[in-house]
Amino acid sequence: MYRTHHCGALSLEQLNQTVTLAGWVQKNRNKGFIVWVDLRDRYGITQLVFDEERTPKEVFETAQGLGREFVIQVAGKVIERESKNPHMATGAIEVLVESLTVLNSAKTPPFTIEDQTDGGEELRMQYRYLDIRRNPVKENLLFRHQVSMAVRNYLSRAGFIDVETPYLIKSTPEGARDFVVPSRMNAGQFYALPQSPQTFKQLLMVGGLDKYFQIVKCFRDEDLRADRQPEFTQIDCEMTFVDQEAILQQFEGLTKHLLKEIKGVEVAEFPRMSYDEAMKTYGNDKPDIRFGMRFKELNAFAQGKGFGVFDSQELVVGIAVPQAADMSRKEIDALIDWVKRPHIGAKGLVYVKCNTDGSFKSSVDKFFTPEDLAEWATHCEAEAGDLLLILSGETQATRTQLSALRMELATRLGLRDPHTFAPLWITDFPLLEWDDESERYHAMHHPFTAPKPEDLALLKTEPGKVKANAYDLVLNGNEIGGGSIRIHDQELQAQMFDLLGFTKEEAQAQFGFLMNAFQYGAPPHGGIAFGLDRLVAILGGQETIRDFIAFPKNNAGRDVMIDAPAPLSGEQLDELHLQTSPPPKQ
RNA sequence: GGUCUGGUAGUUCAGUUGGUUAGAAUACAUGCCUGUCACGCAUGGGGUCGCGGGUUCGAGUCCCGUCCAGACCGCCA
Repeated sequence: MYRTHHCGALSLEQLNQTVTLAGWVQKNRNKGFIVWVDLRDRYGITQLVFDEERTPKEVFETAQGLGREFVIQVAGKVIERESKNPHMATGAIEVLVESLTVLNSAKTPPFTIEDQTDGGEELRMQYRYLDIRRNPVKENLLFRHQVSMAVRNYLSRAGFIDVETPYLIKSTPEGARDFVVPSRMNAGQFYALPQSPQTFKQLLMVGGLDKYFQIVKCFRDEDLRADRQPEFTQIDCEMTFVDQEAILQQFEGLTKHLLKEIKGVEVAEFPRMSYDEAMKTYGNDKPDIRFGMRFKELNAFAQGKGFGVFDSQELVVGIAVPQAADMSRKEIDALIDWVKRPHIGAKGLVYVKCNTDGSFKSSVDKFFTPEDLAEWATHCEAEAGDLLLILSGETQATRTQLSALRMELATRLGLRDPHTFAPLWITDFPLLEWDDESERYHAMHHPFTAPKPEDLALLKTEPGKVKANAYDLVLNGNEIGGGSIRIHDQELQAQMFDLLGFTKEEAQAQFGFLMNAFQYGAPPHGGIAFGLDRLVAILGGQETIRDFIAFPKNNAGRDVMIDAPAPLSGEQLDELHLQTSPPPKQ
């Protein structure tokens, strides 16, 4: 038996008991006459004590030589400390060691195994197994486990069944780039890894399973971000004989359950907002509604008064920044520079200080009267002491810019409290999006999303105006889930593929299996998928999902620990029919 | 594909206007230390200043290229 207790288990209750512990050496404090060793495992730290008088000589000498991260096993008696440590769970006791076995020695780790490590990101990833020994990483993984179990329990109780779908599937032209896997047995042919189990879960509905879920890896070969990994985990769900309302109710229930179970937070009914309204009021389809600063359009008040910058523009729009009128000239100039940075792309920024004495001071005093400014302030619902910030330009671009500014200001003003949770449903997404580059419509959600029945007629005449039966769940400015009612009619599905520029033959080749299935009694169905990594990170109050993934990839999609991807041997390439021989000249 | 930031001791970083032998903290090693728990004290070892080229009497510092890392834009149905 390696141990009788964990390193977080002992207290005065076990006084004078003989115990056996095993773990890693966190710290060796050698005072000469006495040696303390902090022994660590997943559950905590227990202080071991060795001294010249009470410890056998050999054991004492071995103890003096213990280095960081040695794996040891000790047996000894639980004794009360002479000087207790109130900051430690086990701070009242220590174990007076009688026997010591070094189970494994360890090289000095390249960074300190402590909550506040001296290790940088890259080093921690390279030695991720050491990083995982640290409390913050270990606790994040435990936290993820709790969330994932809460999801499983909730959905299972609600009648959903967990079904595994294949990872080796077929590449499709829609959506993100696929990761592909060469087939050895089928020369020159490739599997693709799923971007989502979308079509399979629909086929499970055709198969009559009624309610399906899966916590499943998905793969997308696109560039990474702090909140994006090439392989990520979805909570994938689908239901039969449901309308949008039933799905929103079901998964609002799941989200409330998680907030309650995991965070102890009770949230009232989730607000809902149409896509159009979100774009108009927040410039964004995933608004963070933990704070205000809603967009107010000022065209009617600010145009036609001789200020050329505003007059010629499609949109003049502002936000009221709470209690920021005392911002210095220097700070405002810095903000102006910020919005003019290339990746924000604004030409400039107009400000109006709504002073607490009722006066106004703006960068456009030459063009507008105090009455004009007062009118703006009223329209923007600004209070005394607020700062109005106004952008103008082409509608879409200006909204995007102001949205970026709103988020930046909220961050600076500390309005994005990670312990406040503000969920929001976004509904009524457009079905299609025009893509200038390929000169065709793209599905905004995916090609299986059902149009709103009342817009069906528009499909033939003005496809761009058709709204979809699609919805996103937004939490604190992050899209944590998205789904739709699916098309279950073969004709309509064929029409969608036609709109997306597929020929009949291409549609049949790519998605024939689905359209065939629809001819054998496909029930109405719909579903949703949540990004588990992101959900866990947000519930955990953090920004980067990497901290909640045991073995994440870096910025360039590499695993720096195992050093993947890597070249294959010529032999393997041959087997996979991938050997690069120069193509024959034609 | 693009923009920005960074790369100096095992690690995290400082290094001024281009100028003597490149520093600090921490980690590591050795010794001392009668209750430590971020232990303390003393001593010591430790550097391809990412790589290549250029400017210069002289480059960690300036210029060009390149590699690596991170954030972001594009991309991500």
